Parts: sequence; structure tokens; C-alpha cells
Amino acid sequence: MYDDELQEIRDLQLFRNMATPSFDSLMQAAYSQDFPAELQLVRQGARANFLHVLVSGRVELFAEWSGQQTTMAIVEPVTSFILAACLRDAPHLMSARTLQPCKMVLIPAADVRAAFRRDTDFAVDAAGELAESYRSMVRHTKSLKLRNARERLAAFLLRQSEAHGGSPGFRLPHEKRLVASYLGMTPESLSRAFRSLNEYGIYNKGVYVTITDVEKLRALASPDSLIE
Amino acid sequence: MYDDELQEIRDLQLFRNMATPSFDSLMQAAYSQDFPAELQLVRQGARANFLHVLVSGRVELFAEWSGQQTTMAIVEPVTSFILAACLRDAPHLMSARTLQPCKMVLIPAADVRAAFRRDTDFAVDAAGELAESYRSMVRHTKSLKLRNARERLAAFLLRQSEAHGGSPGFRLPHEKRLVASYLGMTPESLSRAFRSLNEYGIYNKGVYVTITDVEKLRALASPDSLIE
DNA sequence: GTCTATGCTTGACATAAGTCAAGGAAGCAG
DNA sequence: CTGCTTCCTTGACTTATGTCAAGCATAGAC
Repeated sequence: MYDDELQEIRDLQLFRNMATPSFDSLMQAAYSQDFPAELQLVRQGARANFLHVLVSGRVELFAEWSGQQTTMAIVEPVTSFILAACLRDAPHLMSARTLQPCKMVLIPAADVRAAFRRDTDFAVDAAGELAESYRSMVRHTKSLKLRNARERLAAFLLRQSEAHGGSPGFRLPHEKRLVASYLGMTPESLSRAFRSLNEYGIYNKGVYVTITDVEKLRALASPDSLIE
Repeated sequence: MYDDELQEIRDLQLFRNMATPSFDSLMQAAYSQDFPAELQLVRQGARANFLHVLVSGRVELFAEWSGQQTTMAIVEPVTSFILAACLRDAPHLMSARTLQPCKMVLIPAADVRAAFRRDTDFAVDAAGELAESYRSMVRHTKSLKLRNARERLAAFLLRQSEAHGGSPGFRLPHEKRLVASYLGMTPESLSRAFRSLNEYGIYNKGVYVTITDVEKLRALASPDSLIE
């Protein structure tokens, strides 16, 4: 594993306060690997063998039931994922696949559990990470249960705009069908939701989005730090 | 606080492995309180002041947005709740209210955080609890995104039946409107979903439910430990 | 027992969102 | 530049679910 990769992992909230010997021995057991796009990394129902850290590329967490799939989250680097299943030593509730070629570091789940029991600072940070994951899933659920398709899209776009420093124009971060699935609608409905947002000052052409009237959009999305 | 209450809390997964001095000092800071029914305990957006442990009664966790509400979870005794907001020292994402008269133990959030940083076993168990909460929210979200109203009800009833030892007849655990809100539908839709389940061997009269053909129901609900 | 409040069910209807099928745009390969 | 592939959009239509209003049960209160 390269030093800069190691350092990026060390800088993650999850590993920042870990004792150096714990970290080093964890990293000895870990290995870095490159994956092609569209590769399934994790299958829901399987046991968690590795804590994954995404170093570059993008990963989709999705859920399957009865022949359907839905996007639950999109992981951006540098982030760890599937910590909960690793710590519980339980079957994955979600599947994961690469969206692009990805570089990842895989840390054996058993070593993560051992470090976690040995190193209080790590346990504290792991709990923090889990608490954040939980809260983020609560937000997602709230959005699904309390907003309609148009409102969810409006809120999503506002958040994107904020992620771009409040810029009125930006590119969508993902393919539209991925956005649609994440937001809990079909691609067709996403298309229609975009058009219906014209009257709220949203213009969309391909991957480009322009917001001409943020206030009007805010009024619709009622953005709320308690949702997303 | 009574000894039997203390013991019930001590027996919770969250506190089971905590060092005795940590536990005792945490409980010194805590206090037991009775609440009437329909009392709002927590308002979303407010800071978390106390970790709550429900000793008797029932509590609803719900979310609000733009004048609407939806049930996110129903807490049964003996369970702690709102651990994530306490540990993160962050605003509540959900509100909570009593459904019945309740007995609760309130533990100051600052003391919980301190104990958590001091006591590794507690930190480990807290992480376990958070991981479980996360997983349970993932299941809820999967159900909402992947199943229609009838399928969600079918799965809910199967789970209830299993909770009653696989008995074909049981009472609903909550008012129907609460079940409806939890399952993400209106009371009217719940009524219709019940009727449409007749052909799958479900009979419902008031709070009583009878399952005459579990296999048919299973075929519809495709119950899956990975959902709920 | 009767009365009343509450929650539940039903019907009629409205609306949001999904489905299917066709057409179009954009990116890439040659 | 041309043609192909992939994804997106659109229109027509279906279906699921929500809304509104009325009527009906049930459980307590008296």
C-alpha cells in the first residue's frame, strides 16, 4: 500500500485517533486493490469479510428485493463503508458495486473487530461513524415518507448547489437514473419532475442544472438540516 | 430509582458490560420519571439532553416536515432510545411522544458521553446498539422503497405472527393508524390493504388478525431477514 | 342499557407516479 | 463524418395511493 493512501486513511475520522500500533497492525493486515467499473463488491445476505475504504472512484450501495433494486447511497472517496455489518459480524443488508474503476483498501473484518475491542479511541470513533450513518439513513427515510417526488428532487438540487458553494449552475454528480433510484422514483418520473421544476426556476439540460431563483426553490423544498 | 428498575437497565445490552463503578455513577446522575400518555418528550431539532430508557409503556418516534408527521419507530420496554443524538451531541432528527403512561429513566447526555469515552466496554456496546439501530433503519427504508403498500402490510403481519410464536391469530400491537403511519400509508389505504389480503388468507376484525394460509402470505411478502 | 367519542371503513373521486413504447440526443468507435 | 450504443425524454395510458365525506363500529361513560 502506498504511503499517501495510508495517510489518507489515517486522516479519516474513523482512524484519526487510533493508537499508532493498532493502526499499523490493522494496515499490515489490509490490502489495496483496484477494481473495474460495474463490479459487484458485496452481495446482500453475505457475511461481512472486509471493511472497505474507498480511496478513489465511486461505489453504489443498493438493496434488492424480489427482482427489483434501489440505490440506498452513493459512496465518494475517501470514505469507509459497511462498518455496521463488520462490527456486528452480521449479513450485509445492502449490496455494493463500483460505478467506475475504483481503488479500495480492504481491511479484514475480524481485525477491525479486534482493534475495536482493544482501542477505546477507535471504538469511540467507530460509534461516531455509526451514529452518523444512522442519522443519514433517518434523513433519507424522512425524505421518502414526507416529501413527494418533486420535493425530493428540489431538496436534492439545493443540496448539490450548496455542495458547489451555492453556485447557481452545476453538473449532476451522477447519472440521472442513479439519482432517480436514490430519490425513490423511476427515470421517467425524474424527467417529469425536472420539467415541473421549471416554474420554480430550475433549468436542466443533460447533466447541467441551473437554478435561477433559489428562494422559490427553497420555498418548495423547505430545506431542513433535519432532513438532508 | 428502584432496585428492580436499576437491574432492568443493567441487563440491557447497552449497559451489560459496563464497569460497575461507571454504571453506578451514571445511575446516580440519572432519574426515574413517570409521564402521562400523549406527552411530547423530544422535539426534533432540539439538542439531546438525556439518553432515555423506556421502562414501561410505549413511545413513538416520529418525524415532522412541513406540517406532516410520520411514525419512524415504536419503542417497547425495556429499551434505550436516541443514543445517536446523545453521542454526537447533535440535534434530534426525530421527535418522541408517549403513547401510553410511561415510566422512563433519563440519563444526562453529557454523562453518557463521558462514560462512553472512559469505558471501552461501554463504547463497544454503544457502537453495537448504534449498528443495530442503523440496520433497522436500513430495513425500514428498503421496505418503503421496494415494496408496495400491500406487501409492506403482509410482511408486517408475518413478523407479528412470528413475534407471537408463529400463532395464526394475534392482536395488532398498536392502533391501526399508527401501523399505517409506520408502514408509510394512510389509514384508508391500510383498511384497503387488509381487505385485499383476504385472498391471501388474512382476516382482520378490529384489532384481531387471523392468518389462514401462511404459505400464501409468505409468497406475497417474500419475507427476508434482510428486510424486516 | 343508552349515549357519545373515537377511530375505522367505505365509496366516489382526484392525483401522483409507474409502465410501455417510441423517438431523440449525446458520446464514442471506427 | 457516420453510425452505433446508451441513456434520456416524451406521450399515452394504467395503476396505486391519497383525499374527502359519510356512515359504522366499538369502547367507555354515565
